[in-house]
Amino acid sequence: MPGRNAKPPANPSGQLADFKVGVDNVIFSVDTDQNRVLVLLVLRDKEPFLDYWSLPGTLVRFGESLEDAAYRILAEKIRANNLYLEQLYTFGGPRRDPRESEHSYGVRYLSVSYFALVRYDDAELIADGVSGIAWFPLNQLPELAFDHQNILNYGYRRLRNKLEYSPIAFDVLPELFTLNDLYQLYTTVLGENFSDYSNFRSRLLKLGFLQDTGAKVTRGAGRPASLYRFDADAFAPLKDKPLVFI
Amino acid sequence: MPGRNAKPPANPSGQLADFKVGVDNVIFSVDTDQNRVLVLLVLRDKEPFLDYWSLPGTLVRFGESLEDAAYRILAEKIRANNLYLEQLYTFGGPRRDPRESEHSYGVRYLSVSYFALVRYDDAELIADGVSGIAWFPLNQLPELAFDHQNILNYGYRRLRNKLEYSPIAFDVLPELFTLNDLYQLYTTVLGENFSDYSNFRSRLLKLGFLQDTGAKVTRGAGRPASLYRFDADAFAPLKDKPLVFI
DNA sequence: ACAAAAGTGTTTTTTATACACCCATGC
DNA sequence: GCATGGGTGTATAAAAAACACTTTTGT
Repeated sequence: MPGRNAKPPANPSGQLADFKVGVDNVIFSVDTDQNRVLVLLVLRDKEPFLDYWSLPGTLVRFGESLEDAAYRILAEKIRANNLYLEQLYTFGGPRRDPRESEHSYGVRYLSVSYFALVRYDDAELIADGVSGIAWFPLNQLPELAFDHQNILNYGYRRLRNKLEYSPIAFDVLPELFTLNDLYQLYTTVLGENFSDYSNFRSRLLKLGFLQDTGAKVTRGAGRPASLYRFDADAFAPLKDKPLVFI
Repeated sequence: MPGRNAKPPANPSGQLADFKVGVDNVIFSVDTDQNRVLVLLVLRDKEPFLDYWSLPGTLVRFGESLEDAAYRILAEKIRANNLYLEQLYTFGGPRRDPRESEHSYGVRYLSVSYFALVRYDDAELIADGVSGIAWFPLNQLPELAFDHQNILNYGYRRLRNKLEYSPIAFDVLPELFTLNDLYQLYTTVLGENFSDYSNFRSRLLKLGFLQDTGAKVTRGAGRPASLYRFDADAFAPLKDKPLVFI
């Protein structure tokens, strides 16, 4: 991403750029039943890129923080109680948005992107009847508006990294879950070969922040599984350690 | 950093915020002789925060990318041939800058921060005679303007993380360096107890991207040390692997 | 009884950590 | 010759990876 050599300024005269600041959300969910990662897209109902799918975004309002704006669009598109959200990256180069050229003053559209993960079956899409909104599997994406494919790729990398070394999975799992639920989530995102179930199990349990509730669930055939709970207090001391979940 | 629950929008009326976009650089260097990490600060010569030290920053110009702007301030303050630079985080909440309240229209100052690491003895500060500029050791920081202490803390965390799992050290070491030069750099940033020298050595050498040039240097007493070179080609295949340098 | 899912344990390989010791130079 | 920094090796502990096997359910 970062370049290595300083370039001469593009505009030695020093005229300042005029900015519109928006946030764009890369909202993921994981459908473990069908083994796929989904991203939330909305259909644009105006120019530019009319009728293209895009990341849900909004311009930032007066008095509103960037994170608040990110939560606001999220809440406009989806009802979700269980989610994780963090800032992703800021895309702000010239010529990101075709509207720039229309204005003689050369307005720039800067996008502060946010990364979110929501629980799939808890997330209820808010269809307002007018604009389209849908989950897309990552391997069946349409052509996206603006540079949103870039942003999405960046977000997907973040998703996989985060899963490996931080406990975001527990933000989108139900309060009580089986170790297999957890394993499925990891498998769906990271692929089959990241670790075998038995080793995954013992590694996670040894870390000591998964609390066996004693309760069991049985799902179809097979031995009933124990329900676990994420113990935030037990996790706290491990917070800043380089944890490995994989 | 990220919060967990959606808040109601601060401004339901939907009036858009008006933004000025700047970049602020957290520029680090490592003085291995005196065992300290330094950050580059400039003395403000105008309000607000007149005579406070601050991170070197600038507003983004017409036609200029964010990264170009970051390189531009860097180049204005310092002559450095060997450096690493990447985007850090975007700070854009309301009330970051006291100037906001002066304007009835409520201009917002958004800061896209960049993180840079430069080679200490290659970096020549550009004193223009007017404004102050200096390296400060991290444990002797003055009170900083705006929220720059926040940004700095965030950057310092990034510095330590990057050092652990990516090869940025080689961007600021000389072309030829001894393994002890490398070790000193790591020790200065990460503290004494991160690994003992002998283990650090063998781990790094086993990774296979350090090329022994055969040449030796002798510095005062003691056995002459081999000079190594970072072999970018040999490193390439390891790029996306979860490397451990510590 | 047997397939399916959950859970335990064992073996092997790899990596991390601690530390003892040899090597080559300046003074 | 001895202090100083450079460099190698070994012994032990801990983690990761592979995989065989037992348990408990539904059908």
